[in-house]
Amino acid sequence: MDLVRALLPVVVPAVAGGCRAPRLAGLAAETASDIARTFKALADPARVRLLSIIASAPDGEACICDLTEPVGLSQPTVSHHMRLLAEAGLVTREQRGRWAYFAVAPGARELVATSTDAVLGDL
Amino acid sequence: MDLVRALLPVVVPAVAGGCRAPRLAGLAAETASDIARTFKALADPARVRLLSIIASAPDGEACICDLTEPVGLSQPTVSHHMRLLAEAGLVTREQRGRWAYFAVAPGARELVATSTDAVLGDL
DNA sequence: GGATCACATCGACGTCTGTCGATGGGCCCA
DNA sequence: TGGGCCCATCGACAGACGTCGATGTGATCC
Repeated sequence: MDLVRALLPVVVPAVAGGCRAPRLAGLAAETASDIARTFKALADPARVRLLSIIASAPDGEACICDLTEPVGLSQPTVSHHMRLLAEAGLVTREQRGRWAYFAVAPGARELVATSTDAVLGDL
Repeated sequence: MDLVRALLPVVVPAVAGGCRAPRLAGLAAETASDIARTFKALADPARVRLLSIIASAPDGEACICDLTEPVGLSQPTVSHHMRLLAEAGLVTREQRGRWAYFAVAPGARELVATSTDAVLGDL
C-alpha cells in the first residue's frame, strides 16, 4: 500500500497497491464541447486580429474589404474566419447593400467570461 | 462612387468606385499569436474537462491517474494534454514521488481575462 | 535487487483546419 | 441592361492536431 496517497484527505478504496482514483468529476462531455467551441473561435491568430480590428474600429464595425488588407489574407479566408466568429456568437453580421458589416457581439465578453468561470469555477 | 461608404466618418481616399479600406489596425501579429496560444489550450473538450476536474478537486490538485478514467482517454493522451495546459501557463506541475500533481495555475483566470481584454478592448 | 507502478516520450495514423484560386450570386451604378 | 464590385461557397491541398499502443525512465515497495 502506498503511504503517501493513503494520507490524502480523500476517500480511497482499501486496495493494496496502484493508483485508485478518488472518482473526480468535472464538466459533462457535452458542456465541455460547447465551451471548447467558444475558445476554439479565439484559438487562431488571424481571428484574434480580426476581432481586435473590429473592436477598435471607429464605428465598432467593419466589412470584409476593410479587414483583408490589415491581416494580409485573401478575401475567401477572411470570409471564412468571420463566419466562424459569427457562428461562435462573438460577432454579428449585418448586410447593408453590397457590404457585410461585422461588429463585436453584445454578449461576446460575457460569453468568454462565463465559459472561463465554467471551467475554472466561479468562486 | 459609392455614396453609402463616402458618408462614413472615416478618411477615405477620393478614388472613384471600389472599397477603400480606412486603414484599420488591430493587434500586432506576434501579440495575436501569443493570445491565440492561450485560447488554443482551452480549445479542446478534453482539456476543458481536465481543467475543470482539477479545479473542482477537493485539494485543488490531481495526478494523471486521477484524470485518465473521468475523461475516458488513454494515459499518454492525458499526459499530452496536461503538458499543453502546463506550457500555456494554465496549470502547474509538481512531482511528488512517482506522481505528478497538477493544479490550476495561480494566474490562470487572470491570464484568460487579460487575453480577452486585449482582443475585445478593456474599456 | 527485482518487480511494480506512475508518468513521459516516441512513432504512427486518421481527422480537422487554415489557406488559396476559381466560381457564383447579389447589389449598385451608369 | 450591362458591367463592376463585394461577398460567400466550392474544391483542393499542406500542415497541425488528437489519439492510440509500445516503449523508456525514475521512483517505490517487497
